[in-house]
Amino acid sequence: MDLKDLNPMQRRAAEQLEGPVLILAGAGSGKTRTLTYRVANLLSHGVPAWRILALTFTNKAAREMQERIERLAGAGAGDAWIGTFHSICCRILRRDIEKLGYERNFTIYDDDDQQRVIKALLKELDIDDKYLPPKTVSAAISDAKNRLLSLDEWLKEAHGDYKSQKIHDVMTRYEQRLRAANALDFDDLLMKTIQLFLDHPPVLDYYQQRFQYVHVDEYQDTNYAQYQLVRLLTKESRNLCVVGDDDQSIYGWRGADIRNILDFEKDYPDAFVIKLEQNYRSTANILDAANQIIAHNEGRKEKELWTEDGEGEKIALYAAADERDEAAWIAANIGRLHAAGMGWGHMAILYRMHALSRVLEETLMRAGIAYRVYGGTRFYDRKEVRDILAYLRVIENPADDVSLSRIINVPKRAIGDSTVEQMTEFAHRNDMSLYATVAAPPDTLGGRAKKSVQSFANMMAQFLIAREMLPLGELVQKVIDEAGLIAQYEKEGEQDEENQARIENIREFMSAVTEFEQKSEDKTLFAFLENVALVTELDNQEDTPNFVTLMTLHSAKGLEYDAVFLSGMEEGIFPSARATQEENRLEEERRLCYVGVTRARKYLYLSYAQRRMLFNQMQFNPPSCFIREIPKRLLREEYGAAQRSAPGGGWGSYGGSGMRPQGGYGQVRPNYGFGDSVPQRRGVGRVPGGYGNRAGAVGAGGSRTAATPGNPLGIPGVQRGFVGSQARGIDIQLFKPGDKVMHRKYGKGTVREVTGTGENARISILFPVFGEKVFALSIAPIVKVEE
DNA sequence: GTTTCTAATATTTTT
DNA sequence: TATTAGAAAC
Repeated sequence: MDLKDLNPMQRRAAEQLEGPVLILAGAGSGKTRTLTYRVANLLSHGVPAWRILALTFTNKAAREMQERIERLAGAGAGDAWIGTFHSICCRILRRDIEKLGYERNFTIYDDDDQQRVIKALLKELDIDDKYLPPKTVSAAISDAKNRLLSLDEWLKEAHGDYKSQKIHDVMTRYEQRLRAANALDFDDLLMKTIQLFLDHPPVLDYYQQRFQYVHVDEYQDTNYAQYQLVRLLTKESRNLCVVGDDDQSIYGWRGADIRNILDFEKDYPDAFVIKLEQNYRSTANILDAANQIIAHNEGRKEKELWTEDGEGEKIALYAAADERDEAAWIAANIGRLHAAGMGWGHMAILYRMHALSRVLEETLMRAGIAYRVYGGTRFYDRKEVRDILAYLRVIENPADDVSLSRIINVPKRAIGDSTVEQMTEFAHRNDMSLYATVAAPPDTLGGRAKKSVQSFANMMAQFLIAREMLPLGELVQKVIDEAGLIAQYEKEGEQDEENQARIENIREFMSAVTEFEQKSEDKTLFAFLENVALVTELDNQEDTPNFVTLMTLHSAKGLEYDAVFLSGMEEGIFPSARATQEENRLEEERRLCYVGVTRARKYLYLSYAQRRMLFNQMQFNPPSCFIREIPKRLLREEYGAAQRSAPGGGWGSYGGSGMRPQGGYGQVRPNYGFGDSVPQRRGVGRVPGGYGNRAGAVGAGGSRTAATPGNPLGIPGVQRGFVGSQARGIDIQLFKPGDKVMHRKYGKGTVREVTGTGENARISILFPVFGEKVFALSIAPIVKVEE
């Protein structure tokens, strides 16, 4: 194996094939590269690919590793098991889960399903969900499973007070329900695998023998269960190579235990430890800042990133008057970078929480900047998509009560809540599944209800038969047609934008099925459902999209951009209000900041708002403590027009007609050259129906065809794209005569003139076909388009 | 049984 | 601000 492309440290790590190895890989130090070469090196030393296991946290990381290994070592590497903890466990369980008393076609319950079960149980047990929120229960369930505690052990640890006792009651029933439904939650995938190993030594023995070389990526994020799983697998071979960075441990609140990586050398005294500190991503200034910030944490493995590259630009810092000013500053800089030749796809805006994205979106949209928001509601989380999925899950596993009760009256077929409740109760009393009850409804049901239930049961029975006969795609099509999943939305109204979007989403789902059928080796319904459960949108993110990316700091881990904007750098937001209480939490926030800073290759922009409207409350937060932790010499402070003596040239032209910050006291904000400005107004002219996901992944009507930013084609993964914002009739739009715009109904047109201010602002637009039309600027469904 | 309205409530979320 | 769950009205 030729390792000359690696630096000395990387090479050393890739050469150490035997025994426990800890690679402490700082951000941007070529971690994946090193791991990839190591695996390729194993292969070149004659280790068969099927003896190699690599565990990651994201599908993206897994796929990337797989591809890179195959590129280095050829297609033979395909026999290695490279996947997420969850998917590998799923694979192991699918083979042997019958030994634990489950059937092989088990269903995977996601967080939403889990919540549903818990809510139902709280109701049954007559527990007030204000006294005991479902989230508390699911957190407890997760906690117990992550720590491999039995429910009784968990209760003991929780001091056994009254509330814990109640939680314990719910947990116990929850476990019974899932078992009866032949379902596993995410944490079960890990826990049951370990249980399988412990209860059935021959199974463990098989995998121990098989996987002679085990790798774990992002080791700092492992929880106790994952730690044990790895320990069990490598007990005999002791060939365990873990890669991670304690400074990037940001999932402690989810059970990740940073001690796993900190104590690796205690667990394996003979471990070979190597640090990768040379950074290939960022400029020296950015690294300097990152190093200084993270140095404030205690109890970490000393590391200092360095680079051979130059200092680069200073880090820009902007004290915005409010969140709109902040967004405008960001948009202006994005515009300037783009004008200087940087592609949209090389820039990202990061924030601590999704709630901060709204203002950014509005501003970007008005500025004509193509953007995309990652995270939040995913494609497969949309109601209409989940409905189809629920059908499919019942077809695969009729014992799945949660899914069945979801669809029993979707589309509406006159099986009301009381009927469902009656049958559910009957099912529980007789220890049978809801499906069985539906198939043979009890006589206590009224005649009308019974009839509806029977015809539903007949339809489902048909589907179960079809499952055996039809290929996946045809089966799904049959379900959509015969259950009337599209028809229900067509009936409700053709021109209703929301219904249109839902229909489009269902079609989109169909094409996802088709794509799966074409690409996947295993074309079974089970495999498809597993894929849906374990693969997220973030995994499908394009490498170089033509959009500015907006996402939370958490989702940014592992990614890099030429220019990164860290917004909302305020105490109480970042670090979050809760984190400032405890020192431990603050350290994790600091690591999150470190992660954010080290995403940037060339340019880093920090901003905070002195006044911020959040959750309908005005906040006045001091700048984030993390800003103070960056040496002044690395910063270049920028000021808004109000603070500035002379306007800067170039991209921004200042003045305008005086946009006023919200709340409207005297300060004049710069108009960053998005055309003529109009006094700002809020909360007026909203298109009924709300905002955001309602528009779904796909824009409706004319906006779809517009060559506009956002998500015109409805690609999954876009939570709140362009269309949603547009449909809302935003507060203020900046247009000037000559601008090309797109109207939702009339299509493309040219702005004639803009008159009036505030609510009276009118815009006159000339349309090629419809002629000149005048709209109230505040509510007109128009957006600016580029020629 | 279904639709519509009101009121509470809101970190982060690899699977 | 916007969503969403649950109650009240249809």
